[in-house]
Amino acid sequence: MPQLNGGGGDDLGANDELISFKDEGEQEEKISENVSSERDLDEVKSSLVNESENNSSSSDSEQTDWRPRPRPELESYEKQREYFAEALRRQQDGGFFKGPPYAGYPFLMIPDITNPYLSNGSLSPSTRTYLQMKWPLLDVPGTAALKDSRSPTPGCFVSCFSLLCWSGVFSSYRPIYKSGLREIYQASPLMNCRTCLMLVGAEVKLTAYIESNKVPVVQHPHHVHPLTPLITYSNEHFSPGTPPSHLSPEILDPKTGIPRTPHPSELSPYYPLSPGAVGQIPHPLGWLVPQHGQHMYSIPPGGFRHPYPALAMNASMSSLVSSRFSPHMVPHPSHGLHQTGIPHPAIVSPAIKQEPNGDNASNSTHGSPSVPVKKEEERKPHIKKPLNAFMLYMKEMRAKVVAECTLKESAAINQILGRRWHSLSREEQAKYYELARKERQLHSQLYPGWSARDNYGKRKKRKRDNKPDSPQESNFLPQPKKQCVPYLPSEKMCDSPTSSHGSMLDSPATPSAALASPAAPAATHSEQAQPLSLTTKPEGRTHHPHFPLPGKASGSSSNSSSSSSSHPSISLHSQSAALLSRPIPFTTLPPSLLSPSSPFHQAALHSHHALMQTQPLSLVTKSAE
DNA sequence: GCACCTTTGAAGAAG
DNA sequence: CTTCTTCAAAGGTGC
Repeated sequence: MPQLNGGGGDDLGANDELISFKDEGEQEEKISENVSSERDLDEVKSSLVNESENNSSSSDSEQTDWRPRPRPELESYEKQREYFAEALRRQQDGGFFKGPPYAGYPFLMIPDITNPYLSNGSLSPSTRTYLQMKWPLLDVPGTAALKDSRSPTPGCFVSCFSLLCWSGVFSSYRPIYKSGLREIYQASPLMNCRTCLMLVGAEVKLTAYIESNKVPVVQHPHHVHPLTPLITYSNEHFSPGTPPSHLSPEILDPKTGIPRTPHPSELSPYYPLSPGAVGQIPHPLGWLVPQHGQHMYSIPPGGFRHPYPALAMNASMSSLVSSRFSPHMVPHPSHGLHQTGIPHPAIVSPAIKQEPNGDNASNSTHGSPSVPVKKEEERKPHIKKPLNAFMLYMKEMRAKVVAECTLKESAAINQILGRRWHSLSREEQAKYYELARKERQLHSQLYPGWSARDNYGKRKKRKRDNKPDSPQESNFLPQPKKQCVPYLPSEKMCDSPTSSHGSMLDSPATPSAALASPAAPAATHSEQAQPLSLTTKPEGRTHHPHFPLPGKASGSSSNSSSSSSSHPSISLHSQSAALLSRPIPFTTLPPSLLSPSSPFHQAALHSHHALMQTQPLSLVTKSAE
């Protein structure tokens, strides 16, 4: 199951980035160790500094420009920017720097210079996005950028330092720049010259400016500090509750390419949050982010996999899976959080659920205390059950089925989905079982004390009023709880759009079809796919091959539990009941049993044939009763 | 507005 | 241990 384990592409840091890291580190070491290089560096520095100083006689005066003046900071910013731009232009050697003079932010203040970087030294995606957006000139290392000439070279440090000089930095800060540059290179060699330059320069400049002016915040003409967009992301000012769109994971507008705020549905498609709670989620995966920098869930060394969105691993979830952690996306204390402090999409506050539009609902905790009962309910958020494999599959495939079919009724769609589910190959099903298993694990980790029983009675009233008529009415005839009648019409309704292109939809998994399925031969697959569940399953038992049994679940013989549950009055053997109740039972049989030589296969085949013949009779409808 | 329908699977209770 | 019940998602339908 490459998608699940694979993680190759989901690494927190791209491999190429790591490679660059190593190379740059070595290069930098070489530079520091090479005396000649050092001498060259000094030469370059001196020449550039001189040039800088000569070139801009305002250097010294500019130094005084740092002092408060009516609007000195703006002018200073402009000058600094011009220096940066000019230096960059020269540095770019043409070609790369084609844009207009840089008009970005004079300062680039990153709260923690190591913060934007992941443990492996690579720049966090969000920071990447952020830098690219806020500082267009920054060549925030992308995968491609690392491979081109813009990547730091042995002379990069020199170039950076030169740039620093060019940028109008005062000589008094050169040591700081130099050391800072080295630090940055060591900490995050992925950054190229300009990135280092900006970071170091901005840091030093800002520090100097603040220190010299004793004015931590400069009022922008529009009452917005020029650094506001940057300060916003400082540790102090960053408000996790209202994450800037560009700090959100790399969800870019496909049209503009500008990072955008992810839609709630993108945040967590499987445990959708109520609208009121969306804003609390700092990251699509944010609720997974542990509080103290420790991953709540075991994140494979190669990367992170989101167990919930992971459902759509094969299709729609790739984007979500590709979303990566960002140091910015730290959990935050919020009233909507689970006791674990981790916002989980599975938590649905009753109030929110009932009043999706009422933002006051979520705020009622500090609102009028007139309803203590509701308050109490709010305190106990409704934790939904983890989705099982089929549910996961349904969520993913529903849209496709709906698109293919003219049907809109969910009941009919679900029938089709159920049929498709059975027609899935073992690998495909195993994938969902694995996801479901992980989801349960995750759920159990998130809510250790939660029990499925907790949700009992949450729903108004279970439809199943257990008809007063006794089972004897149906005599021996199985009385399926779920009527199969709509099943066939639904199929037919959906046949037209799908049969044209041979969709599985209209290819019921007849015994022959199922047996001929390429997935069938994978005799040991289910075992591999469900290691946990199958370890307790005796080989020869007549279970559903794909139905993993919960660790503690007995379930051994009631593999077709759902079937049996659907047929309370059926006293047949569970397997037989399954065969009788399920239109497509064979794909659910273990390969061993599917073997033509298997006695069970014969029996099952026989039963299925009987089912095929008697199915119309067995389709006990409600009306028939 | 709410329950129902419909699917499969998991979990828990009950026998 | 087996059987049964409930819930999870989803959205049209019917009352």
